Parts: sequence; C-alpha cells; structure tokens
Amino acid sequence: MKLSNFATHLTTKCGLSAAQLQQVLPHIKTKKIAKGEYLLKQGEVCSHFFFVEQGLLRMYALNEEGKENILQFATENWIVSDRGSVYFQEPSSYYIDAVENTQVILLNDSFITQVANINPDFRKKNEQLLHNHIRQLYKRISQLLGASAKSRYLDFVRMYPDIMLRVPQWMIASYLGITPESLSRVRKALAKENFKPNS
Amino acid sequence: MKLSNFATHLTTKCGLSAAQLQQVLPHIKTKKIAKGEYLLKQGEVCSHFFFVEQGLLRMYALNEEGKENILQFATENWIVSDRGSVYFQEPSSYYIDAVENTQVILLNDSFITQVANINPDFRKKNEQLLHNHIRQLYKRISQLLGASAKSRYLDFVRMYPDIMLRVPQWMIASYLGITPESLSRVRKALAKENFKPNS
DNA sequence: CGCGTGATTGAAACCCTTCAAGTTTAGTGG
DNA sequence: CCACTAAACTTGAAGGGTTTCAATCACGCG
Repeated sequence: MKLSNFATHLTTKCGLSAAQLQQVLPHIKTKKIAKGEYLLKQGEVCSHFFFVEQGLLRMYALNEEGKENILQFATENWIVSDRGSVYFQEPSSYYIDAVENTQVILLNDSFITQVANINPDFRKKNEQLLHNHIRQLYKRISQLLGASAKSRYLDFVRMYPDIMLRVPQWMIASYLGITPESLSRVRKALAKENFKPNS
Repeated sequence: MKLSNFATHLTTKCGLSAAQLQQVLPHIKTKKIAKGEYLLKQGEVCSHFFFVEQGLLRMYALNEEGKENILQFATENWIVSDRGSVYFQEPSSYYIDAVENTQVILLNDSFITQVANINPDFRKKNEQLLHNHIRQLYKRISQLLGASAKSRYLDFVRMYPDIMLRVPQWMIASYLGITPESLSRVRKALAKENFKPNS
C-alpha cells in the first residue's frame, strides 16, 4: 500500500485508531520530486510541512558569499519545513530540495489542527515533536560554538550513520560548517587513528 | 504591583480577561536570585520555564575543555528554559544563571495546560512562541555555519542592542563562539571603519 | 589604596581555508 | 561493455582568521 510510512506513523506514534485513519487519509496529498528538484526556494512562503515517505531531503541557506549551508537533512519518517514561514506566512530564507528521488506527504496547518481535533493525543505528540526539535537545535548550536571539526564529524557519524551513507561528503561538510577539503583531511587523520565508521 | 510584566504579558499578548487573570495569578510562584546564582545546573532535571520579570539570565553549556558556550540570554518578558528537560523529565546538559540580580516567575507544564484550558487563545500563542523560537535557532545555526566573527558580531548588535549594553564583553564573545580577545580585535577594526554601535 | 575582574594588545602557533592539481568514482551514450 | 565525461574526493602548498599565552591597562569596590 502507498503511504505506508505515514499511516504507520499516525497509528503507532500518534495513537490514531483504524477508523480515524480512514477518516484522515483521503485528505492528504502526496508529491514526488526527482533528485535535485525543489520543494521550497528562498523568498517563497512555505505552505506545507513535508513528511518524507521515501527518499532524502535537505534544507539549506545561502550565506553572503553564495555558499550553501545545510541546516537539516530529512530521511524517511522525518518532517522538514520552514515552520516559521508556514506559521507566520512570511517569505522563507531557505531552500528545500531532494538529495534522492523523493516522495513526500504535504501537511498544512489546517490538517494538523483537524487531526488534533479528532485525536487529542495527536496534539500532545505534535508538541513533543516541537520540543524534541528545539532540543536538537540547541545541541547543534552548542556543538558549533564549542567543538572542533573532528569532534563535530564524529558526533554526526554517531548520530546519523544512515545519512552518512546516503549523502555526498561535501554535503556533510556543509552541514558541519567546514570545507569538503577539511572533512577529507579529518577523515584521513581518523583513518590513521584506526577509526572505523562501522563498529 | 508585583508581577506587572507577567500580568501585562498575559492580558495583552495572550488575551486573558481581567477575571481570568485573577483566577490564574494566585497560583504562580516567583523567585529572586542574585547575580551569579543558578536556576539550573547540568545533570538536574529542569522543572520550570523561567519568565524573566526583572533582570537578565543566561543559559550555557560546558564544552569538552570546560569552556562556557552561551546559548541564550533572556531579559525582561523573555522565557528561558531547557524545554527538552522539562518536557521529557530528563537531566539537562545546561546551566542557567543570573547575569544581574533577577526576579523570575516559575511556570511548570501543568500551569501552561491549565491556562490553555481557561483561554483557548493562550494555546495558540504558546505554539506561536515555539515556532518563533525554532526560527530564531535556525537563524543562529545558519549564522554560525556561514558568517565571520565580524558579521556575527554586527548581527548581534543589530538584533540585541539592549543586551549588548548589559552583559560583559566576554559573554558576548562566548555567545558568538569566539574568544574575548578576538571580539576585542573585531571591535577595534570596526572602530577604524568608523562604526558606531549607536546609530 | 590594593585587589579582582574585564578589556586590550602583541607575538607565536594552530586550525581551517583557499587555490590548484591530481585521482577516483559514477553516470551516460556509443 | 567499454569509453568518455562530469562530479566527487584527495592531496599539497600557501595564506588567513582565530586562538593561545602573556603582559599591560582600565575600572569599580571593599
């Protein structure tokens, strides 16, 4: 069945009954985008949250020199969006595009409200998601403030071993805030120390 | 009257009526902490959100070398907390202490829920606060990823001119992720370029 | 006054970047 | 299936921005 990831998510994580699921599913929209295509560009108002059914997305900003800074990756079962832009209906500063061919589910604000009304647990889960997100962002900030390139890379590998295998190295460098050349050298140094990514 | 900032906030920002306000106010607790004292230490579970009635707080983490990395300042009418720790009842990785003598209002999760039940707008405002917070964190991350020390400092001055005047320079450096010496040199260079913080 | 904290300045060192060249890998069309 | 090409990754040398360490200066406060 199509939409299996999202449906599973709603039942197991958000506690929707089978009946509630049938009530909700007809209203959701899906979209397929090919590798390299965009879901959001700088200056546009972001209209949806994007649930990744299958594939891999990234969100990034351009700095003053025109370089990409990757803020976030999103694989299966993750939600990515410029929440601020959705919520306040303001132009976004970010881009969201597909690293792999990707199928997403488009969720707008009213869908969230709708499901929250059907199922009170859903609201709680949604809040929980937000808090978790904030916690993750704080962790990232404290890492960028205090940790070396090597330590940031090791944390990334520990935290997202799956993503590491699916995105090109220069994107990881961009996520870590270093150049691809630096990351290459960090990895070389780690190899000499007998570091194995898979252990 | 005591609590004036918080009461004003609840009525003007969250739309509580005078009657609702009277219903709520008796249940809130305040706390005074002197400059240098702590509201939260690493390893403790954070039990409250802290609304700053008067004064100035900071939240920071210690990196692997024992250096402070300031994640957030909070002045009057701001809320600071380790939301993740409050929400999931897990030990915090952060410290919160007072930069000035400070009076805070202690808000726990049940208080939020309570007020949300009394006034439906409050829930919306609270969500809005979360979304705004996330947006601000993303902005900070993209800055740390892509901008130079000078540009980060200029952004800080533009965004928080009031805080700049109330905290020692080395704390701003810590917030920006550079050393106090570097910030001193950045400021010196800006002075040569005829930069005036007040304009 | 003297002490402690914060800010400044200098010199050397370090980490990371930049630029340029080379190598490997992956994808495409013949 | 090989040949070709573009993209990704590696490597080296030089340079820049930031840190480190140390010394000095400025200020507020008991």
